[in-house]
Amino acid sequence: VTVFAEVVFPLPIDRTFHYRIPPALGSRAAVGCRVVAPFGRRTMTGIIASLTDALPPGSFDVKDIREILDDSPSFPAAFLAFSRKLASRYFTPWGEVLQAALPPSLVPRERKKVALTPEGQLALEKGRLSGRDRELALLLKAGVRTPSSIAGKMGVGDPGPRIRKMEKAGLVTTHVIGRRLRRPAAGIPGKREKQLELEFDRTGRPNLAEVERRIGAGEFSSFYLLGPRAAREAAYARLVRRTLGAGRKVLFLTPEISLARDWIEKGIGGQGSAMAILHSRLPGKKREEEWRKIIEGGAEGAFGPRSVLLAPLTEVGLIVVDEESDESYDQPEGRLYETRGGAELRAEEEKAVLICGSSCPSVEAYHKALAGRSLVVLDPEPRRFITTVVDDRGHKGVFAAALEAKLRERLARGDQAILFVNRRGYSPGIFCSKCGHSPKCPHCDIALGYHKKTGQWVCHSCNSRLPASTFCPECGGPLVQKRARGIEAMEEELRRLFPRVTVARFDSDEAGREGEQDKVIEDFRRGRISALLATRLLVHRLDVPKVPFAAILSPETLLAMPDYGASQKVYQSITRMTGFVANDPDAEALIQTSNPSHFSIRAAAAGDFGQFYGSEIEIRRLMNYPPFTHLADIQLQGKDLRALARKSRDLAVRLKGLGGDVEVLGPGMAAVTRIRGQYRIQVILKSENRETLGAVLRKAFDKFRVKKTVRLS
DNA sequence: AGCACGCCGACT
DNA sequence: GTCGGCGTGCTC
Repeated sequence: VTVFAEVVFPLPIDRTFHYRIPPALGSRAAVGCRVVAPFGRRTMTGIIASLTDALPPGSFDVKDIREILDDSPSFPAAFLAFSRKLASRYFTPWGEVLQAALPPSLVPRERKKVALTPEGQLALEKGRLSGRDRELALLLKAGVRTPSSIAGKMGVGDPGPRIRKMEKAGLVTTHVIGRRLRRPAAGIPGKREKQLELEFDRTGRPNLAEVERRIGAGEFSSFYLLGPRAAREAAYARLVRRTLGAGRKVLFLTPEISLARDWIEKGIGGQGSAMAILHSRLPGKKREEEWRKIIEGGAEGAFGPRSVLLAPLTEVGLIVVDEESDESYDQPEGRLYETRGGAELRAEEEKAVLICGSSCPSVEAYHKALAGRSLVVLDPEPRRFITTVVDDRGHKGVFAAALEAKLRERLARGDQAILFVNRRGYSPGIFCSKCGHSPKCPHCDIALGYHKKTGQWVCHSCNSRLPASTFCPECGGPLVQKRARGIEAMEEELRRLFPRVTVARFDSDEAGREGEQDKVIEDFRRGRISALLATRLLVHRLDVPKVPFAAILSPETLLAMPDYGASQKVYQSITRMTGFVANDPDAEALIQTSNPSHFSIRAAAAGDFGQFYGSEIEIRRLMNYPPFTHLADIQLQGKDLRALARKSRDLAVRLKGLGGDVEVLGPGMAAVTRIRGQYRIQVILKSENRETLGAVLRKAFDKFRVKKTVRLS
């Protein structure tokens, strides 16, 4: 008899807890259901991880589950197993992964509210309160508040003790507001009985046929589809139909939501198929609706950005990661997992086929595909436009002479042009001519950029803004602009050089909201704009017309980053940007750079991935970088630098003590010391063996409580 | 993550 | 002498 449930909570605790299931609830208890249970002095929503008839060893007071919120599980069994492994691989608590997988409305959290009692009010009026107590009473007189908002207003870390003290004295009351969202079973998930007409293209390449054969085989396999978007479209359509035909479902990941919509509109799922779109920025109601469609079996596939990896789909037969090399799949600090690795893990767990696709693969993935003989080359499109590289060293102006000449010629002809710039604002910063000080962001360790149009200093890390001043905030001396090379400066120069030409900007400052962005693109498409200045914000737009001329300015700036993958980023970004040029011999892409001989720029100019890969993989081999070795990049974060430094030293000592053939580098300050008020310290591990790395990390992180992000490569 | 317990400096 | 700051440990 199962009388106990193992429950996992959405908390940064890496363990589960056991509860008794009261007989009245017994019939509804199932693995994957949400439950409400007492936890410490709180009441929390958790998930049933397993049902047992015995308790784990050790003595503790078993408590009863209060309520079961689901009539059918919110998580399929296979998904639970997958999410547990995902959490373990990325050293992240399982409960947090599960929480990320649910629409927030389904994880009710009790919210404490603190209010002033009549007695408290009286005490305040009679002047019987002083100091902090009085401060809190005054705050509450204005209205009911949550403890965290009190903490913020009063500038105290934890107002808890004071609240409890005053509650005991009868001056304030607290009450808990909790929503209980029941989710009744939605009838029987209904077997799909759709007759699919499978139309297979018999002229398809044998390789793709091989991939098709693996679908529905019920075992894991993985392939890389290399080819232009149009060729991938045809391939995906075949593979998706084949999957649905085999009675299984599809997870389809794209770098951006608009690309997911585009694939669905293109009919990737076949006629009349039911595809859900899921992403975390969907408005609550809509997100819940799409999620329900998936859990209740009404969707044959889930499309969307990285978070779709956590869609509660069952019977997954195919997982597609399109634009595999896109950085939206990366794991910046704070993210729970890295998407490609997570997709591979899920495919393994679900015994599904994993397809990565792009026209410009990451070095790691390409290397792996070659080694695993899983590369499928789709019809490449020969490049017909010209590419020129222009050296701008020693040139004082914004545009090199050759670029200016080309622009003049093109614009005179009535051609449209796109100019890609990778710096926001006007100039990258200001400094004081007297004391040399450069104003920094109050929350980040980053110099503020100058934005001329709004007259502001803007932090390009956290986007906070300060009114620009012409005098040094430190010594009052006059401030001097650094070399103006931002997109605003480009715009200014363009308007100066070509006063009759219509110019528009497409960046997060000028075209902030999505509606405005659409309008700019629409104007460009209708020819109302001749020259479009754009940041990388443009690269995922599919609705931009191909142009006869595009310029890519200073793509080499990325090479200055302390990142072994910098060359690859340069190659990829240039390749993406040249993708906006019409593929005909009359069209041209021009790269203006101060590093014209760098292999990534040369290869990108030639449109030759093989050439780039050959050089890059050789460097990786020589330098012993991934994929020839494995790295674990551990980022620790905290508000208090001293405490953080102590903990990072402690971690490094632990890691070194664990031995194995693991090299420990650091701790050291991260490239950007502070972001949004959080200091960042880095420890890097290097090992030939990924399993060793994992084992060492697991041991070192045991009972080590710090906010951290672990990236494995 | 909360919440409680326990230990040291500055105030009534 | 207490109040109140935060380090440490626990939550079935």
